[in-house]
Amino acid sequence: MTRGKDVGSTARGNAPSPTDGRELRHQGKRTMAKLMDAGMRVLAERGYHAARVDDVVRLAKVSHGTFYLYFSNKEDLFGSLAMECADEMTELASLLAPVSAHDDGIDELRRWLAEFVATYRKYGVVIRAWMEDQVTSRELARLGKRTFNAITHSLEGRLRELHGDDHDTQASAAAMLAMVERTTYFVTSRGLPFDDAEMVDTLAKLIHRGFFVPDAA
Amino acid sequence: MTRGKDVGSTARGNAPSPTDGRELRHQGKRTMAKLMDAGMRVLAERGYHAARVDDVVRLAKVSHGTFYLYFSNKEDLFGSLAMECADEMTELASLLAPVSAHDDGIDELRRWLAEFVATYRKYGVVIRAWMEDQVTSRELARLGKRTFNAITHSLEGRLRELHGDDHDTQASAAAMLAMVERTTYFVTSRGLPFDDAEMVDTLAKLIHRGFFVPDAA
Amino acid sequence: MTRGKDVGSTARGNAPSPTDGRELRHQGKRTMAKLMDAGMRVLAERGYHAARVDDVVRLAKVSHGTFYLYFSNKEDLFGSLAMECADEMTELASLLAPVSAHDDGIDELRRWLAEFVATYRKYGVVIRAWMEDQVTSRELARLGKRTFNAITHSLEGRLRELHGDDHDTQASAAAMLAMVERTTYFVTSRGLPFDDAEMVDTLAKLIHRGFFVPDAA
Amino acid sequence: MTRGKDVGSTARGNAPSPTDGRELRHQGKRTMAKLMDAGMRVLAERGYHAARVDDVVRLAKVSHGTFYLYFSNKEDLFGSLAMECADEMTELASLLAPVSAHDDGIDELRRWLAEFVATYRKYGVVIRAWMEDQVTSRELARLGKRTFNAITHSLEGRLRELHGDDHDTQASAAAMLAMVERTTYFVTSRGLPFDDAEMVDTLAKLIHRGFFVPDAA
DNA sequence: CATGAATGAGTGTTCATTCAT
DNA sequence: AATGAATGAACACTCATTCAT
Repeated sequence: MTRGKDVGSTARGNAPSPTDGRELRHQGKRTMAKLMDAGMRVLAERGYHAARVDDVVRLAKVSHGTFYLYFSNKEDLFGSLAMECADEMTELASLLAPVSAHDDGIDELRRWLAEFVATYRKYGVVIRAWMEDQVTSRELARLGKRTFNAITHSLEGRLRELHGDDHDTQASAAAMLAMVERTTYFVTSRGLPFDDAEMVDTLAKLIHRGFFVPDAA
Repeated sequence: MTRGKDVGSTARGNAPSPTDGRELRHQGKRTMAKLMDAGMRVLAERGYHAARVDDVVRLAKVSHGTFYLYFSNKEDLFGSLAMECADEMTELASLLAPVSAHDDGIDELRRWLAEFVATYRKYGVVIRAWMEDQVTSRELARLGKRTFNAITHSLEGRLRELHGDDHDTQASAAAMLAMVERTTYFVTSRGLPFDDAEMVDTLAKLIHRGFFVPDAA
Repeated sequence: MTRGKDVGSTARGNAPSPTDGRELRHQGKRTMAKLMDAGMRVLAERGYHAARVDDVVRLAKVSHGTFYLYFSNKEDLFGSLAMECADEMTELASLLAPVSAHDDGIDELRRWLAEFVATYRKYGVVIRAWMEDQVTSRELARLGKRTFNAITHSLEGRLRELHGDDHDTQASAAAMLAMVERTTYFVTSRGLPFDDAEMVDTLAKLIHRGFFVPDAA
Repeated sequence: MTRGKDVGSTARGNAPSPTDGRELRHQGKRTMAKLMDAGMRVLAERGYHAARVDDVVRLAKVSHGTFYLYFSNKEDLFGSLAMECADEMTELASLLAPVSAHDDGIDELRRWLAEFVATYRKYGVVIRAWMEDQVTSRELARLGKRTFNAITHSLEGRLRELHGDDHDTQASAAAMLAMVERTTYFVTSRGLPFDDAEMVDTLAKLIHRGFFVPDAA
């Protein structure tokens, strides 16, 4: 994925982005990337609301003024990060193959969850900001909703392949995503004593049994 | 539960609370209660970080000065709320009876989840602040961790009754709580098209099958 | 005239004024007056656009924070000054008695012009800001327009008493006001070598002859 | 008039102009002209204080760097515009022929006023900046004063031809100019419902009767 | 001759907290 | 016990000007 904002001022608040109408040269792109990296790090360290422009520019080693050469405001930066994230997450949604009720279904889940965790390690802060409704901007919230819908739909599809419509697939998918996201969050952010593999394995099994095995009846 | 801070300055930051060591008269208690109610409401409306002391005092119809007569600072107020919450949550933890692998296990889960949702409706903001690591204060975070451990331990106990130690009960309990909390959050906070009963029912079934039914194998 | 904002947030931009819903005590009123005085002085010294909140608070010897306890922003302060000014100016408009074509018409003009100059000495900066379209706020500009219309209408009335509608009374009134305002501005602000009396006298005569004497024809 | 700065750093602040002492080639002159045109337009649209270098360079389609290749700073640009304006205005001053007390005096006034209005349409912003003391630079203010003196002297001369020194010709001339300038400003800048011809006609008559007709006595 | 990039001092505004009455 | 008033550090954002290429 190319880093950078390839869209206009949509989905990032109303102030047009300073870079909207102009081409960036080498150095410009580098600075922009530095700022986005710094933004991600600051977001991770201090959280969405406590993130200060000052922290970002200090980390990126550019001046205050420079920041506003690339982003119209704080929200614009976070919006750009969110759009990167949305792209990867949406692609992730499409990567879940059908999950069989047999044990190889667990393998597929394991594979996908591993991808999810990797993405989460990269964009966790953004995902959290969405999951936790910390985003105030209309556009940004909308983008988050769209992104999550993509994943939920994908999960629903897999559920429906097995159960048809007799289960409440929508609620199940939501609950499944909730569990996956939070657990990932706990394991990646807090010092929970599981490693990624362990967590992925446990989750895969739980999900498989809870959601993808037909009722014993 | 008696409203009010019955403990010293532990678990609420370092500044001693203005009310530590003095008895409150009738009016004092009333004012304190007004402030805590207002605090809860503001927390719910604006979220942890956006909550302003100004909002609280305006809602409670007291002056800024009065606020600091009862709480040493903003965090102290939230700490007090957190302690109320911790009490109820800890009690909640003890309320989960053994969950059988048969269908009446679902009933017990349903009952307990209904309690959980009720508590969440009341203290959701505080619980979220814990779950989402919005709490900066050491003490407050510790309190949250203790509270969640209480619940997790309770869940682990029920799991162990069924599976012994062959499953990863700790990870399972964490995942279960994660799922329950987030789903409740989504349903109570966002406009998800499920009512409480529906959600509780779906969750109860999912949890039962996923966590409390022994492997078919 | 009582100093202070006796109206709601109309005519001063959209942010509601911090004092809108509360009664000010003695000290509060004093501070507000200090701020308005300082505002006037800063406006006079530096002009509308160059006026800094910092200058105002330094002159008023209050902190930055205090400023925003009384005015929602810079514009709000200037808006308050403008409303004071608008009141006095509108009253001034009503004070011009009929101007006869004989020499005693000059006396009436002289009297009124003296009042005008006095008001100008007090509110010149505000009046200038209006005359010179320095005001960006919709509401403030509207207020200015209304105020000037009051004066122009008054002048038109006097003209029409003499000439009926055969002259272009509207344009004449506008030209007359233009002349009076600018001349007053030059004399009060720059070091022109006329004193008030001299200027008033000359203006009265010029206006009388130019506008209030019927065509010799 | 040749566009360009034909003088040294006098009258434009102290920083020497980047183009002082070097000859401009064809392209250089073109860029400079583009900048001055843009400067004029920006000045007209946003006013003296709100005029941003950024607006100018964007309109002129050159880079920020280029701007400082031709002007030592913002003020230097405006200074250059002011000097163009001063030239035209000074010439305008010399164009007022004697004004007779008879009706053909009105014709001469009408002619001259039409010229004035034309000049104002072109350089109004600069003239306003002078009239309204928006100019902070010593030199620029001095230039304005000189320019206005030229016109005032011309007017005084015409007045003295008729009245000798018995009237206060100096104050009269100042008042006359004040009236003319402001009225022109109002008509050209605001949406007053007069066209140029109408205004010129009214002004000519007013001025003639007010200033150039001897006392009826 | 021209440009895109970078700078940093300056400015308006917010808000938790303290103070005098 | 309560209040209105005051504070000042912190923060987002602007813009004239300089610099490296």
